Amino acid sequence: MEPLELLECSSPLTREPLDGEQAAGVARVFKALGDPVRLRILSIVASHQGGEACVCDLTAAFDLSQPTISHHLKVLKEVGLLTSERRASWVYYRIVPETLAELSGLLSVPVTV
Amino acid sequence: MEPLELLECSSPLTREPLDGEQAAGVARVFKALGDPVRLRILSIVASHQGGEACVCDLTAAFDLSQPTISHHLKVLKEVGLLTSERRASWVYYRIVPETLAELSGLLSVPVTV
DNA sequence: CATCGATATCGATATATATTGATATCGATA
DNA sequence: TATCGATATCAATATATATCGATATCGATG
Repeated sequence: MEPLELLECSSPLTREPLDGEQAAGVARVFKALGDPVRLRILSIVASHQGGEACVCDLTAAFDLSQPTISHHLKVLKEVGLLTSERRASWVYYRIVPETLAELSGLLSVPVTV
Repeated sequence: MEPLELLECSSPLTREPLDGEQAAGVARVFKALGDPVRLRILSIVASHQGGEACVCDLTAAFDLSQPTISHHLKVLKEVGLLTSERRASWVYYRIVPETLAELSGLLSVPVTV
């Protein structure tokens, strides 16, 4: 299943009903955001210096096992919220601002109809 | 558990790490958005004439049982994404634009740091 | 090439959730 | 008040998911 691309031409949620396919694509991303650990991972990565954080930074920030953090990173990457790059022994994660921006736009409320 | 209020003073996700409590509050709302049926319900309600729709409008729009729609409406209401009002035999649902706006703001990406 | 540290994958489990049929509630009305 | 239509709640079930220990992979380094 592709990362995203489903939001490309999405209009704000309030303009017209989403069809089933659009809704399924968007829901995947929101579902990924619907976990407190993943939200914290995103905010840690985004606010980390250089806009990136390695897995070791993240495992250190939680009282959770390394496989659990790895699982959440995979979920966030699969829906297009994070990208990763390996450098030497470490893997660095970055947010994908376009995905956040698309979701933000989808939720933005028109000045009232 | 209260509807929301947890997002009141949230800064964009990218500014500083969310603490556990903030993340839990926000995650509840995103989790509610993480289902295609609920996203479609929201978009139908929001784009319906007058900005509201009754349950009968919604059950008619899905190939799902009435209890299932009622369940999803309850979830959306519990996290502060919908409000309801009973008029005669019908219950009308409306979106809570403030909640959408708060989420939108949380996901909005600064012009790059 | 053997080893070590960092990260990902696997298998198992406990919990959460989406869905439904049956039933309760609630307002309107005869 | 008996009944009817609209909606909510309940109980049960099937599926999904968060978590972890064990293990595999992968790059660096001796």
